[in-house]
Amino acid sequence: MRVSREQAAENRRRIVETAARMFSESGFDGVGVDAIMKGAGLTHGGFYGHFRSKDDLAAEAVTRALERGTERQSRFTDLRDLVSDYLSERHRANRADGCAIAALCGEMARQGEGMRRGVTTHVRAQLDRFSHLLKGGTATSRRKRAIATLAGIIGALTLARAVEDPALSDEILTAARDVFG
Amino acid sequence: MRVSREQAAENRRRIVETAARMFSESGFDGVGVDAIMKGAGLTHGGFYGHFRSKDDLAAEAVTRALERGTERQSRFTDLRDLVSDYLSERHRANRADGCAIAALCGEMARQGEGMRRGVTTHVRAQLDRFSHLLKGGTATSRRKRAIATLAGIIGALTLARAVEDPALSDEILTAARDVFG
DNA sequence: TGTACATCAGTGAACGCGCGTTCACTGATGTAC
DNA sequence: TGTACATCAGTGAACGCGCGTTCACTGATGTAC
Repeated sequence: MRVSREQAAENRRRIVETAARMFSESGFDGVGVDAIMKGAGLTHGGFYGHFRSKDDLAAEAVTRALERGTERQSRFTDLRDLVSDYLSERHRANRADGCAIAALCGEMARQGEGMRRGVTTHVRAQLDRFSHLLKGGTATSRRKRAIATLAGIIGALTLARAVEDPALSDEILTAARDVFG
Repeated sequence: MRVSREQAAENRRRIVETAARMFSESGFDGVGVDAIMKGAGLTHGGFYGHFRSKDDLAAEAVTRALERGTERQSRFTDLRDLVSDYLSERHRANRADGCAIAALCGEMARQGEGMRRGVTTHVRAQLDRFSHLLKGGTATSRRKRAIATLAGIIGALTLARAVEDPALSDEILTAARDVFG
């Protein structure tokens, strides 16, 4: 049963959005086309009317997830607030809506050129933003601290999620907020 | 054709070692039982004489990979040297023999309790070691800096691997060596 | 504006390949005498 | 120490399930008159 052009475009958008959340939550190999389409309220057969392949969607979904991350962080005018938010318990618990780099870091390094280029652009933008928000020192020193801060918060979130003991996980978040915020 | 007990034990060890390298390189879903056994110089049919399942092997392989990481780092008596080695171009290029946390971070958070407990133990040991190697300040401050350093180097290596532009990747390694070393 | 036809978004069954797992078999090792 | 038999590590074919992908079909939308 055919739907209107606007409805079809809206469906496509919802598939990308759903995929971004599900891939972030479970990894690229952890979700099937079937589950994504069901999550978007459709049946799997229609998938290939929108995308050439699952990889094709993955690239688009990661782009979307990174965009959303940029939007979220652009709300902050103080780096301390941004870091506090990034290293919050809410973010640790919420992979689906959280930072795509932290959620998919390992797998992205193994993906195609297209996806890695998207990540590169996003990292550059983040570093520029961080440098801009940092105070004091030369431009070179701010750039260096921006890199250390980005690496630090991504690593801390990753560790806090990987570790099994809640007390240790909390300690990691708190310490990193303190040092990098 | 039966082999001697020592040979069988040696084969088992080689399977675990091979799996540790291949999983680190390509992720858990990126290598099959078939490829691991071939990598160990055997045929896939014999696998289930050594392990109950692929997951079973994965848990053991990660344990082994983490152990190897501990061994490697225990050579250093200076934290600066350890950080330089961790953030070297060699380590960036060599996922297979490198830090299993950085290689498998994302996927480990989704694995079973057993594997996550292994990671927790390893992280604790690393933090103790880092605190021990750090100079100055109170024990509390050293502990906090140890956490920031571990998070920072894991995040920096992850970023350096994810990014596509070699110049940016180098810059990340250099900056992080400078800040965390 | 209303009618008739063409288009095409979405459906659900089916295909085929890869991969984890099983199994009957082989032949060298280990053991009992 | 040598011989006969039992054991069992490893082999390779086969199974079966999941998942990416395809396809014939449906019926509502879009369009031509």
